[in-house]
This record gives sequence, structure tokens and C-alpha cells, in this order.
Amino acid sequence: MSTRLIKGRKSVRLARIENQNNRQVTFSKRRNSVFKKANELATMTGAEVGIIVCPQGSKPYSFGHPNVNETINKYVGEERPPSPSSPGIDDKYVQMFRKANSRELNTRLNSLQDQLDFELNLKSKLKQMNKSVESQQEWFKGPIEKMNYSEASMLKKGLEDLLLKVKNYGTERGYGYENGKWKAE
Amino acid sequence: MSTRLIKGRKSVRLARIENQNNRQVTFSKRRNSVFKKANELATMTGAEVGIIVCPQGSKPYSFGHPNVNETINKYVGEERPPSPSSPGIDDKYVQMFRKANSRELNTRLNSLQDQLDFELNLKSKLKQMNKSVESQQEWFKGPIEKMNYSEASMLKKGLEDLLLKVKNYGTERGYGYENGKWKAE
DNA sequence: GGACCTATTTATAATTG
DNA sequence: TCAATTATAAATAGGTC
Repeated sequence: MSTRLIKGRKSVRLARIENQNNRQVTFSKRRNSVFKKANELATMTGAEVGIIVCPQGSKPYSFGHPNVNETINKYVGEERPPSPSSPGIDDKYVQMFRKANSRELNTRLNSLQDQLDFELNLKSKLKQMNKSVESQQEWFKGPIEKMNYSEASMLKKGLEDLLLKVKNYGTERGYGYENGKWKAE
Repeated sequence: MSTRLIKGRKSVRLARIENQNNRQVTFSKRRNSVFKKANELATMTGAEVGIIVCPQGSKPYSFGHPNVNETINKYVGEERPPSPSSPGIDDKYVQMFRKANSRELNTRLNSLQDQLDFELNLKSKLKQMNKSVESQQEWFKGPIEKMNYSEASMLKKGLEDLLLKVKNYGTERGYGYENGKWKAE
């Protein structure tokens, strides 16, 4: 805090980052960026996308829309059972289990998607509201200052209801919402 | 020449592009952009990357760094035995895909969450609320990070309803927000 | 690791040729 | 259809906490 150093982006050259820490940070940031861009591509154009990223000496990451395997199958051009050649002997059952599990989770994902689509109308209104007001303070302050009593009461009641709901959140296991992201188990 | 119309980038909705021509143009541009980003990621961090993109009603496109395409084909499995050139790499990618698949759905959940955030600006809304309503910062901020989906959904709906009410404000009397504080009746 | 900030660089939607 | 332009929106490197 004592020193105010120069921030902001600097031009970057397309070369391997030698510093290990910087490389790791860049990997995480850019990996998410690529996935995000891929998600936009798939959503906006309806294309199927599958991505595999394998950092050196760490666990692989993937992105799939709707999922990697089907995208690969399309790429190859045919549906086929699990290959007997490269995987292990019991791979068949592993695949079956994995696919069944994927189906179930995909159902949940699809319902999520449906909810998202269903809510698009309301959300677009919110976006319009957002764009019309630049300042963070103004966003809330402006309209509320001009509310009448009944509207203010509704707001208050709504906030109270929300408070109760939020405070009494359950202890459901499995997927959860943490730090702005949904996490498995 | 005589007319100077407004060009420039507009904000973009994360939704399917209905116009076929625009969709096609966007697909080509963004596909190349994703590949470019992936190449930067691979080059700068040394990670291995494979991407497959299947547009609707057209042939697939792929990107690989260094040589993922062949490996993907091997993973899906041709009937004939794999090329004797690189069996070790084949196994490596089989493992890679298998492990990656388990993370894939979670990744897509996060992508969906990004989409929700984009449409609703939920997090920024919450931040704004926190800043505007200092006295109620804690009850809102704390539990939200631990919410499960249905509760987050309720919160979203509640916010939407509230905002719709707030949007259509009247001008009667003094309940509201002044000098950074909520004025209770 | 993650969240947030900011000066810049990039990406890109709409448009023109 | 494709390449260039351009005004903006978005991404992001480097930093702080």
C-alpha cells in the first residue's frame, strides 16, 4: 500500500513463460478464458464443442458442450461401443457406469438450462436497468428514493422473506454453491 | 461516404443467434478465436490442448497442440489395432480423457453459472446491495456463499420481483434510502 | 489459490467496399 | 461471399489484499 506501482496490462509475447508461478497463474486464467469462449461459441452458434487441456504434471481439465465424448463421436463420424483395444478389460462397465452417470447429471444440467431460458425475459429487463444507470450507488438509490409507501413496503417485505429463506438454507449435500461457482461434492 | 453511421462492437447476449447468416459469420470468427486462444495457452504454459468443434450440419473442425487429433481418433477406437508409432502416447490420452470426463460436467455447471451471472448480473447486484445497505451486509453476503441451487434460484426470483417493483416507482412519501442508510418507517 | 483492481491490449459486431 | 474498418466491449498481465 505504501508504494503505488504501475498496474495494468502489458503486451505479451507468444512464448513460454519461464517463471513457474507466473506460468501457473496464466494457465488458470487463460484456461478458464478458453472454456468461457468455447461456451459462448457453442451457445451462440449451436455447435458442439469438446476441449481437453492437460497441463504439465497435473490433472487434466475438460470442457464439453454438451459433452466431450459425443463431440468426439461426431468428429469420428459414428457411434460405437467402447473400444476393446486400448482400454482395460473391465473398461466396458466403466464406460457404462460413466455414461449412465453422465446421463443423470446431464438431465439436471438440462433442467438448469431450461430454467435459464425461462428466465431470460426477466433478466433482459434487469440488464436494461443496469445499462441505464452507471453508478453503483445510483442503481439502488435512484429508484428507491422515489418509491411510494406501498412499494417500499413490498420491498421491505420481500427483503425480509429473502432473509428468512437465505438464513434457513438447508444442508443438502452434493452440488453446492461456493464463491460464485457450483461445485460437485 | 456522406453518412457516418455508428459502427463498433455492441454488447452481446449470450444466447443463440437466430439469424442464420450472422450465426455462420460468428461461428467462423469465434471458432478461430478459440483456436487462437488455445494455441496461446498451449504455447505460453506448455499444456497440451485438443479441441473439436462440430457446427450443426457441417463437418467438424479441430485444433491440437501438439498432435491431439490422431490421439482422439485412437481413443474413440478404430477396429484395427492402433498405429505402432506411439502406443505410449495413446495410453496417456486415454487416461486423460477418462479423467477429464469426470470433471467435465462440473465445468459445464460453472459455464452455466457464468451464463446466469451474465444474464442476471447476480453477483454485481449483490455487491451493489452490500455497498448500498451497509448495515445488512453480513446477513446477505455470508449465507449466499453457501447457498444451494434452489435457494439461489429463489433469491434470483425474489430479486427479480423486487426489481420489477422498484422499477415502477411512484412519488409519495418518505420511506427509502438516504445518505447510505435505509430509512425504516 | 481466490477475489478484486486497473491500465492496456485484444476481440469483435456492425458496417462498408 | 470475403476483407477491411472502426467503435466499443471484453480480456487480461501485473499487482494488492
